[in-house]
Amino acid sequence: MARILITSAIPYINGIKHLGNLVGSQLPADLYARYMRARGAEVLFLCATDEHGTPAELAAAKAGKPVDQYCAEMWAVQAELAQGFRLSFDHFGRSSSPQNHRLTQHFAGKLAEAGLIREVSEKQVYSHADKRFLPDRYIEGTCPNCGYDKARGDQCENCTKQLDPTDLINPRSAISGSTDLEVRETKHLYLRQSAMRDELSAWIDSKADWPVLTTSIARKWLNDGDGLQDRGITRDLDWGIPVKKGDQPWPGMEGKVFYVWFDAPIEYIACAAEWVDAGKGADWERWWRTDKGAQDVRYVQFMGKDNVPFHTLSFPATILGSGEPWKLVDYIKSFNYLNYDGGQFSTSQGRGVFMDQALSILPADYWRWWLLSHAPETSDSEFTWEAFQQDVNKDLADVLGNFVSRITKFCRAKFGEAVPAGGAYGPQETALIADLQARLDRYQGHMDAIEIRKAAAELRAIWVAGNEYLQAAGPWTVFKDDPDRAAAMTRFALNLIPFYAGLSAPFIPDAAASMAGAMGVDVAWPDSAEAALGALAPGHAFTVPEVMFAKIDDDTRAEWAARFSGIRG
RNA sequence: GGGCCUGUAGCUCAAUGGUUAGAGCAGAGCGCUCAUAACGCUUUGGUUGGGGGUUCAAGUCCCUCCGGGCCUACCA
Repeated sequence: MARILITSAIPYINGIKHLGNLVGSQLPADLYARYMRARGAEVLFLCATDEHGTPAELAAAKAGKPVDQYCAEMWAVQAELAQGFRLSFDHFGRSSSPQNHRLTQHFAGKLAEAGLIREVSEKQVYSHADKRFLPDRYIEGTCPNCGYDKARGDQCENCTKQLDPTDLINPRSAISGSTDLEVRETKHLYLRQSAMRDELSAWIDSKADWPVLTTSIARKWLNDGDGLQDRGITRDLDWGIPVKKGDQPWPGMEGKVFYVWFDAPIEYIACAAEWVDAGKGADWERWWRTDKGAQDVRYVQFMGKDNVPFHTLSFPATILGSGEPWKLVDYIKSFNYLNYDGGQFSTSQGRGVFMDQALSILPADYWRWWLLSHAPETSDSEFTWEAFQQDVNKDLADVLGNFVSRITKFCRAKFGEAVPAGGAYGPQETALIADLQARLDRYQGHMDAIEIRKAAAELRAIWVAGNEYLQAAGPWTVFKDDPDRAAAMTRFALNLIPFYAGLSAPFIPDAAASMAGAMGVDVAWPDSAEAALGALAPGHAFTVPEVMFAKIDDDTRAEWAARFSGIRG
């Protein structure tokens, strides 16, 4: 049995994620996990919150809470929303877990043993008022180049020139506004990625089947300028994983923590340990250690394009550099951005629709279907309320929902609420079975390849085929002269419902469950179109389901568009 | 500035260098009456951003110009 390890980029703890975040990692990862499970693979699907770093500390301060409490609360919020969207994680962990502390410190120790860590003494801006070192972008001042007075320490947004914080005129803390700043000497650990450039480059070159988006970003970092640069993996912060060399102290690094991008991907591994410690699994190393059973695991990661450098270079450098037999990623599925009504979704500006808001107005299936069928796979894509309304009304209500409705109600009216006996499948049914088998093969091919939009289009075509059949067969007419033949047609069409439920479940799990439930069967992936479409025995009872997808009317759409047009308060 | 991605029908997107560039939606017409005024069939719609080049053959490869986007290493 195939074994698939799936991770979604771990969402940052700072606030509720918007639909762009969702469609860029967690949702497609869930689609794939559900599909692979349905196909009989053994799947471990992991996600977690990414809790460290300056923004988490600031968000906690803003909320007036200790950072650990803030993170715990936000984890609970995100976990509930993940549940609301039916994200089927085997475990939803936390990068602040003790398991991740231990493992991150372990990796650092191994990298030090391998000579891949060097200490760097550097100058950084310290804010007395904020009592913290400030990352470059948390320093504001006047741009020496263009005079813009809100230039950041890393770059001026006005003239786009790259800056060093010390270039700024009248620098101030972006957090407090304080100008009581000081340049201090501080010591940090750097991961010697440059020493691993050739190894990483060869590894990337071996991934000919990866999306262009993924490999081109990696190559850029490998080859640009002087090539792959060493990367600082520690920070002067309070909240984070204390710098240790394995379980030993790291002299000179007291009071410092690991950089969030060092410990966050390690959480993918630690999360598996959390999964076991939570009593959900027995052995996590068989998923992660190629010397302990993971040699036949296929590991697939999902992420937005901004995450690619860390997953193609930094994290692999950590794994390879450790010298230990950890599982490396086999396939990276990366996504572009989903835009919102002519601009970007923005967490910091509160622009767009956020996960909690989305669930407050419509069930998860609406969002899952629309977002996945418009996943930004090849370029940025755009959410508009008009398109959303039009697409979900047509696809879910008219094509799928109405199909289920029309055939179950027809059967109830003519034969009662049980699969009718009588008659036999003829050429029409045989032809459709062959057509559906071909479509099923294509659908599976797209899902195997994680071609999400193509898979969605094929699934939709499979739904349409049911309506085409009913129109061509016309059991309501045939019934008048040949009730047995009409019974066979009806039986055939009823059999399409469990077939659709199985195939649709990765996209719209709740609707799939209600379809299967109405037909009195479990959601199951079909072995073949022929077997599936003869599965319901004559006499098998069913119920006419409630309206599966209510339509979004124009007034409601307009109201939502207005409600979500501004900035979230 | 540099790098990468992208530009195809009104909209959203397809198309291993190989017939006449295809789907869905929207629009138009017809049909059906089982159904959530749903469904089905037919159909309108293209100088593939502009220009040049390579090739027997270019949406696809090369050059150039124009537009959009992302990244550019201390936000994550």
